[in-house]
Amino acid sequence: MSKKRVELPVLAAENAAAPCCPPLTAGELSVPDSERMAAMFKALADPVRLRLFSRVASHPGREACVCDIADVGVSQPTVSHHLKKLREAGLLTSERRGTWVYYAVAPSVLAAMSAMLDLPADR
Amino acid sequence: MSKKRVELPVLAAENAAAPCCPPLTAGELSVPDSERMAAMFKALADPVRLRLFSRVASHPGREACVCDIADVGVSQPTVSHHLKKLREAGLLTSERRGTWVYYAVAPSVLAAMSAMLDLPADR
DNA sequence: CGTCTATGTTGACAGATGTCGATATCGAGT
DNA sequence: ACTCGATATCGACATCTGTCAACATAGACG
Repeated sequence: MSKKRVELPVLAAENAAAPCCPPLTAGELSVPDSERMAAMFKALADPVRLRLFSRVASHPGREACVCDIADVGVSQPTVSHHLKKLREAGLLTSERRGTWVYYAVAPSVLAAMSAMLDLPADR
Repeated sequence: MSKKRVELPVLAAENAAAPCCPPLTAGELSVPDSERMAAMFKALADPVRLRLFSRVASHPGREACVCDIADVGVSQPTVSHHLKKLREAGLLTSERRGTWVYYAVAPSVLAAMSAMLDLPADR
């Protein structure tokens, strides 16, 4: 029996990949599912992006001004580029407030990731 | 803007990337942690590898013969290449038994990934 | 030994990705 | 309107990555 998963009201990033994540160990992934999940993993598959994401995720309210997290050892255009990737992947959202831009962890991301792991019974 | 970096009791680090994963939302990742985690995500950041991994993970005993999972739509060398990547990333182990080679999910991987998510209280 | 089957390795190539400098945009004050 | 600080976009570049065909290796079995 195939997957009859109820699609959560996952964020709809512009064109990207957040709606996903059947348990990794539950059965063979379909091609579309594997592509969506791979897109999410790809967004996290860079040390700089991972540090940017963790900085946002560990800020109060799970949101942070770019100015507070941009010091990661690469140039400002590169930071902007990585944040854009995270946003396009549906992991972060961005909002402008006056002079500054705030990035926040997209609400359903953590739930989606934990659903993906859904550890089976034998352990 | 100094950052207190409380190094959590990280799992014993080998050479590969599997032993890792402080909670993503608990605080800023250190550079080494971010590199280890990025290596793990990178291994999963490909649809073909994700399908190979899920096929192994969903087999009985979380192990499978290459011959049982190789039908993913790419050539045999490409399958071998992807399995090598997953092994080098510490996600799978391989063992030869006579004619066939069996890949299995590395024991600590699922625990490490769930530790990484460790959802905080405020949801 | 020779051959068959299963899997890994090599070499080559197109395309994707991370990075930067230069430049553009967008608000806030002056 | 002008300037300034904060982010985003653009263009260019070197490197990394996924893919395949061809070849190599390793057991099994005669």
